Formats: sequence, structure tokens, C-alpha cells
Amino acid sequence: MKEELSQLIQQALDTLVAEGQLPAATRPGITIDRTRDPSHGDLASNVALTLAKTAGKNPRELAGLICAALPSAGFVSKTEIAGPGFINFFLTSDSSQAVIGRVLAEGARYGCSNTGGGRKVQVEFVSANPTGPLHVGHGRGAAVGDSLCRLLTATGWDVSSEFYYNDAGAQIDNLALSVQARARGFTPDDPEWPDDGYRGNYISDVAGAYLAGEQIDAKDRHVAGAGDADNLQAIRELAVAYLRREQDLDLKAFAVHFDHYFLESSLYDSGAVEKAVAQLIARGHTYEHDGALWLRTTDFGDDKDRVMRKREGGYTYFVPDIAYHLNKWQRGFERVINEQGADHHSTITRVRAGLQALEIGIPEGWPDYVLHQMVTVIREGKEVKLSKRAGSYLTLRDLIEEVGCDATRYFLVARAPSSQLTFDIDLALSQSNDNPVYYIQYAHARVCSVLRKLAEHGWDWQQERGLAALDQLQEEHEKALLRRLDQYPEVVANAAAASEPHRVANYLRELAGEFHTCYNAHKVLTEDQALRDARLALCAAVRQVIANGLDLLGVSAPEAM
RNA sequence: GGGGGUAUAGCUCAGCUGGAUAGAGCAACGGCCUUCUAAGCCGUAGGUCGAGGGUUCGAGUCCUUCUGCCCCCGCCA
Repeated sequence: MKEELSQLIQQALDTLVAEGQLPAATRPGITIDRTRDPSHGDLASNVALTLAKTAGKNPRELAGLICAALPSAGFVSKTEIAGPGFINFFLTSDSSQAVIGRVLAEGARYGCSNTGGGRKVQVEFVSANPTGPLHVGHGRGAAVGDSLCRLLTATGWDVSSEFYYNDAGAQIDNLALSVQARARGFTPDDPEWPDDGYRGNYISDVAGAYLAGEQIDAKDRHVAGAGDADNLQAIRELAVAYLRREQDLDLKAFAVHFDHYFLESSLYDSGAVEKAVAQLIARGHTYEHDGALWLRTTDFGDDKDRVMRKREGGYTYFVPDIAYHLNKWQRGFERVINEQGADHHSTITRVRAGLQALEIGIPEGWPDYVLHQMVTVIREGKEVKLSKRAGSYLTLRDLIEEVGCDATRYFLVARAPSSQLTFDIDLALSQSNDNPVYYIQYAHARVCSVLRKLAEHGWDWQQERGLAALDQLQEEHEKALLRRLDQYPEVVANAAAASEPHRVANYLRELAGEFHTCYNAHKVLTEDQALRDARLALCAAVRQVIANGLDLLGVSAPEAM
């Protein structure tokens, strides 16, 4: 509709140019916006304002000329010039009400589009080290990343979700040493405790399982505890399997699914790391200094060069990262989005620099990143410091068990990723009934309830009859809902384009609020059949859009509460 | 010192990529259940959009300077 309107305006401008009322060179980008205030109509254009200067006319006069030259359109009932020179368009009732037919016809597909055109995109998120259970920060990454996948799927992308599994490197050695120390009966406060060892209580659980010879079955590995506290390699294998299993359970409880798990160790096994290093050397972007091998990342926008191979021989973490992203590129992902915590921000420049230095035609800004800011957890008014090493720990699973999966996901996805998030446990616990997610779910359940109640009155509802009676919807509350429903596809498209799932959450809150208002003001199950049929159609459409939106957030839409 | 993020109601946060009178939820106060679920609705109160400058018809939104807070700047990941 915006498209058609903007074409009509363009025709009007052409007419004015032909008549000599406007200079010929004016070719503005015509923008049509939704109005915020219903008294301003449904759609508005600022074209007269943007054009006034070059036209040498005052905006209101110009708006009048444009309106006069505007071809008539079936879906516009009235145009008005308002404020400093806006042209407001009022839609006919028919065209406003038509959204209900679209929602009911498209069902779960309403709001979907095909901007992705079936192109491949990979979304990598969570990618937590297997050195402890997932915490709230990982939860935010999981909620945002998973919702992003759903948004991209809804906008026509061929999405592949991936978890990079960091099962090699120094932090795994540290994990093994920590478990070994526990197996030997030491505690973090003993002098024998390894420097920077992981102090959390879960390390004891791992050690206990190892000593007891427990069988650990994770998704991709099955290991039995060897029981020998001197066998560091066996400890390492059990510990990784144990924590992998824990993370599997965390993600399952959070209803987050990954298409692929990618093992860092596979990059070493396959020789991909060595190959990438050789390529970087061959391209002449490296040098030896102080016994280490350096990558000249300053050639690609970094503020200093970075060590690739340490003096003692091992690679720094960003080298396998480069090999990993090279692998993504080779798998054909022309678009990759990495969702990570903002504390990993500094890796972006390095990874991109490394990929440029390979000189194989990877675009400069590849891959994309979505960074979420830190999550602060508050309990009893005080900040809970989260530190794996210190052992002060609030796991994601604790939170899910206490607050519920739906509420936890909603809280973590309902804010802009770029905004710091305060998760108040007491609020989430003690006032769980006031969680905004229930407000939205309740709107969905209410519609379901009305439809159940219908039968008790001995009435029925048929979609065709409802659609035929839509002209009954004349209340302002109903019109507001129609406008809101019509907006949904744009919200989805914009949320996907901006990688900001929270926009869907905000929208749903608005929609649910307007529904509750309308529901309280106007009885759905009235004796007047035509009115009843029309309102039921509206309710059914609201229910559908809430269900669609909640699904994008990974939150359930219950039929009763 | 350098880079990134951020600053909007007492608190937690929105603000649709520059539009018309800045919004919601908690918290406070006052109303609405013999009627489709009160996990709801209606009303009152609450603001120098951190500060200064700039861009233009128009700025919470864009550019700049400053200030506060968060995160990075490792031969840790």
C-alpha cells in the first residue's frame, strides 16, 4: 500500500513538473510513514516538506498542489494537509479491515517475507567453552542468537545455526588440572591448588564422577571415568564430556537447538590451522620477532600487530579462529553472523585482519557481528558477581528452573543487544506473575478462551462469515488493532534487517495491550451475530499474530493459563 | 592513553533508522469483577531526553566537543 501511494505521489509530482509548477530536476525519495496519532490518518508523507526548498514554495502550499494533482485511489478515503505540511492519508474501512483476511489466510506465514531469497546464512552463537555450565550471559547469547535464526528463517534465509566448541587449548588444560586437584582432595584454598584453577563447586562433581567411574553420555561423545587421579589425559576427556553434557541439558531446557557443533580440535586434526598459518606466511603478512611469529594485523586496521605462535610453540587463540572462519567461507556461507558478548569485541579486528591477509577474496567486513552487552545479575538489591574461576555462580539452568523457560527467554531477548541488561532475580522470582511475557501470553489465552466459550452459548463461528461482516468493526479500539496487525510484517522485516529481535517483543507488548483494552471495552460474544462474527475474526487474527511473534522469540503461546 | 557501547520518568527499559503533543512496565495514589479468565481495564502524578555547540523546514534520533558508567586493548579464550 505504501508502494502504491508513493507511486501516486510520484505521478502527482510529474504532473506538476509538466505544468511548470515544479522545476524539472526534482526527484525526491518519497517516504511514506505510519502515523502515530490516529487523528493524522493512517499514512503520511513529508514530501512537501522535503521539496519545499527546491520548489521555492512554502510546504503547505506545495502540499495543496500535490493533493490536487493526486490521482484518486480506491483505498484512500480522504487526504488532509496538516501541521507544517504533512499530507495525511485516511484509508477506507475496507482496506483497513482487509488485514484480517490476510492474517487468517496466511496463518503462521503471516509476517514472513523473502528478502533472503533462499541465500545461505550461518549464525554462530553461545560457543561457550566446555569449562563450566552456562551462565546468564550465555543465556542472553542463546536467546538472541536463536531468535535471530528464527527471524532470518522468517525472512527467507537458509539458516544454519552453529556452536563453536572450544575443546582445545590452555583453558582445557586448566580444567583438567582443576578436576585433578579436586580428585586429589584439594580445595581452592589449599596451596596445592593450581594457579587460575576453576574454583566452582561443579568441579567437585566432575571429579566425583571421574573417581566413581561414571559413564558420561553427551551428544557427541561417551566417556567413562577412569578413576585414576594421575591420568590427566583421562581426566581431561571425562571433564570435557561431562561439561558438554551439562551444556546440552542447559540448552535443551532453554529450547535452543543447533544445527551444527564445530569442534576446535578438528581444526588441528585436519591440519586446517597449519594450512592457514602457512598461507599467511606465504602471503608475506607475518614476521618473526622475539622468538614468536607475528601477524601484521596493522596492515588491516589493527592498532598493533598480534602474536600468532607463542615463543613456547603453541598458537594464540585467534589463529584457530581464523582457520575456523576460513572454513565457514569455504562451506559457502557468504553471510555469517557471529553473536557474542561485547567482551570479545577485540577479536573482531583480528579475525577480519587474518581473513584479509589470506588474500582469497573474502570481503572486508566479513563476517558480521552482533554483540550483546553484559548481563548484570541482582539478588537482594546487590550485584551477583559471576566468575567461573572465583566460583560465584548463577547458572542458566538455575534461572530456568526458578523463573521458567518462557520468562527467562523473554527477559533476555526483550532488550536491545547493545543495551546493558539488569536481571533482577528477586523481581523475576517473587513477582513472576507480573512478568511481561505473561501479559502477552494471556492475550493469546484469552482469545482461545472466548472461542471455547462460544460453544457454551450454542453459537458457532465461521471464518467466511466473519470476513463478510468486517464492516461491523467501527470502534476506535478495533481500528487501532487493525492498524497494529497491519504493521506486523514490517516489524519482522526490520527486526531481521537490524538483527534486533527485541523489536518483536516490544511490538507484541503493544499489540497485547491494545487487545486487552479492546477486550475490556467491547464484548465479543454479543447477541448481534454479524458484530460477533466480525469481532471473532479480529480476535482470531490477534491470536495468530501473537502466536507468530512469540514463536520468533522462542516463547510458547498457551491456550489457557 | 587508544577502541567499542551507553546515558530518556524514582527503578528497569522502548522510541518503528530525521517528523506532528517523548511512551510502556514496575513503584505511588484513586477507581472497575452476580456479565466472554481481574495474569485484565480506566484515571492521577511523575521529564531541561547527561551537558555544550553544529547540520535543516524539523533532532531523543545525525556530526562534534566534554562528562559519567560498562566492556576491551595478553605470547589468556
